[in-house]
Amino acid sequence: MAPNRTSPDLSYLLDHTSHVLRTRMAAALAEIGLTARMHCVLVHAIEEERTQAQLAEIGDMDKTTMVVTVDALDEAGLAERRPSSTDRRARIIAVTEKGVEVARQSQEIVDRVHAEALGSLAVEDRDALLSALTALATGHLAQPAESQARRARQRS
Amino acid sequence: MAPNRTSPDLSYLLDHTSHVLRTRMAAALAEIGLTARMHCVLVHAIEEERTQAQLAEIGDMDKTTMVVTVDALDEAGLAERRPSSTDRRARIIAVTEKGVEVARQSQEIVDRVHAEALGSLAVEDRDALLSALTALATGHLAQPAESQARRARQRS
DNA sequence: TATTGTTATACTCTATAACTATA
DNA sequence: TATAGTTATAGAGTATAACAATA
Repeated sequence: MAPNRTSPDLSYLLDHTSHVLRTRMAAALAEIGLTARMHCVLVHAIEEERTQAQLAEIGDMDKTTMVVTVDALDEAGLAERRPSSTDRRARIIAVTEKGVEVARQSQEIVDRVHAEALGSLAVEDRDALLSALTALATGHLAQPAESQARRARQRS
Repeated sequence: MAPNRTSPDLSYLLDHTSHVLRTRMAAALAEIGLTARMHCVLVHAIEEERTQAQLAEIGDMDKTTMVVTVDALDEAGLAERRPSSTDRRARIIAVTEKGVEVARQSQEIVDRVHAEALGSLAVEDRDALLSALTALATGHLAQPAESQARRARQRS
């Protein structure tokens, strides 16, 4: 939505900046053949042994979205599915050596894109932005509220 | 994407806060039967005589998306298509009396949702957030860069 | 009975293409 | 030749439903 003038248009500012940053990030990660989701799964799968369900929870993805993300990582030779030793239903996502190297590169890319954006701000604006956004994300805007969409889904 | 710890995760903060705010806004506007797009079109159509194409430009919508938005406003009795007096191809979007009243309400809702979010912040955080976001939105994050998506679309 | 992961499918949103009528 | 608006359609992205294996 375009800015309106009756109040500082927080919606426009957040939508626009997040959209542009996401587009930038997607383009930057695409240069090494990754999507943001693949990067996210790689990073968290490296941290410790995690199942698809756990990684889906962390990345706020549907389990079916997770399947295609892991498929992509597998086809690219960056990760593999291994049976869990404790639950024969579950698959541990094991990152390959190549996957670890690619994750290192992708994390550099992510950090660079963030740094470029934040670097365009005055130092004091930078800290203020991050602290204010963190306050919102952990406070008043932590949860999508009782969304119409979610209710509609539950109804059907 | 979930937060990662190697840098302040600007992507996560912007994506999360904008998504939650958009969901809140959609739910709040839905109570009077509007979408964010309908609100946007109403407000800018009231300001002055504008054609569908001009309103699409302002709201950053495709002209085909504009058609369904105007259809919805028309069916709700909030706006009408009128032939332009200067260009017989173009349609002026004329807001009805009821549309003006609904736009007043929807603007109140928009302002309230924004005020609730900003009101949860310390006063100094509030101003800093808006000024930093404005700086990003008009500066480094003004444009989606040369996006892969756009190029892909042009290719096909 | 519930859960993990998979497949197939449906749905939503939006863009593309093709068209009419004007310019 | 280009543009405004419309229609129909296709595409991306994601969620839902149903299933098999296991808990």
